Amino acid sequence: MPKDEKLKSEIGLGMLIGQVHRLSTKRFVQNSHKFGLDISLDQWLVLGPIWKNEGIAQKDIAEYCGKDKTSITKIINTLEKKNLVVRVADQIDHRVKRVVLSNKGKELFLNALPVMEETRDELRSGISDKEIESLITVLTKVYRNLISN
Amino acid sequence: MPKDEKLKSEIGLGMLIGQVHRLSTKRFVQNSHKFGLDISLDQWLVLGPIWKNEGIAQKDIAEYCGKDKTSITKIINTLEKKNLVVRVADQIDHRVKRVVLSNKGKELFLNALPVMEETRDELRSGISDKEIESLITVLTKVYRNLISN
DNA sequence: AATAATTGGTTGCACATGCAACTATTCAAT
DNA sequence: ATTGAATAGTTGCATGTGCAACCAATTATT
Repeated sequence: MPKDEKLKSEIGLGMLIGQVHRLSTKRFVQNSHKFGLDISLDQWLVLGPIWKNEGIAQKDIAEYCGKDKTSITKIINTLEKKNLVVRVADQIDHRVKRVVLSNKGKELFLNALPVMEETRDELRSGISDKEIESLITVLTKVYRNLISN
Repeated sequence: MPKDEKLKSEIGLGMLIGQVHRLSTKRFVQNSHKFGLDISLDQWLVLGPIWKNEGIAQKDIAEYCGKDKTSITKIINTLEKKNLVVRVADQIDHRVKRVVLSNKGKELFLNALPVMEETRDELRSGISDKEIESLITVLTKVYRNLISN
């Protein structure tokens, strides 16, 4: 394969992943507005583990979301500004901060479920389950290649 | 499929794409450092169309890269700060700015090709061409679902 | 017990992105 | 020709990300 071809195809995959990522986060936000909500995909993603695990430590949220701890710090800052979550210092280990949902946060999380579903359906429209499955399979392999630092 | 299952699998695909995207851009930067270079994936992506089309207008770069024009403005700002490109006002249409590579920019672009190749190889390690092909096929379908605004 | 290493979290800096509002220029329509 | 779109680019604001440096608290070492 000539260098130029290789270059083009590579830009192809890299750019494709970038596009899909950016467009999906964008679409999620648009859909949230359609439902009268105002929440970003990443904010919703961070709410998830807090919903499932009341009082989870930030470090565990980071691991769950596969994000850097600094990202988590900042996202939780904005969630706190929006009064969706509260930070509570752990009484035993004074380093860790436990995060809990406010009532507003719980409400928003539930209201955002349809947003997620709609976005999901739009993404997968006209694509068979088998194809999605193979997509996830291969993408997971790529992912594994990348986490092994 | 119970709501909880659907939720989990959806987070799965969305998060997977996000992870792969972030990890690949990260890996590209790390590899560029290994080669003694200092360039981000997006900066390199923007250099591409300028390389192929000397004096391309910013709007065409945006289209080529699938990025917003504001993003292009800002990336070109940093490329200009690094003395990799120069903006030249079009003599006929005074709205458009044409971007050209400096010698330093050309040099960097060529030197970054091995970085791209290495990153590509790491990404695809242990994955067959057939799988990559199917990945691209399905991802392209998702992409098409998303651009149709 | 005192020192050293580790861990959880925050902060500052640089970069990337979308959106809305804005300037300046060109093009269209009457 | 003048007024009214449309176009190219920039700027400001909010959000998200990585990295390095940092603080404070906790463990390990000796």
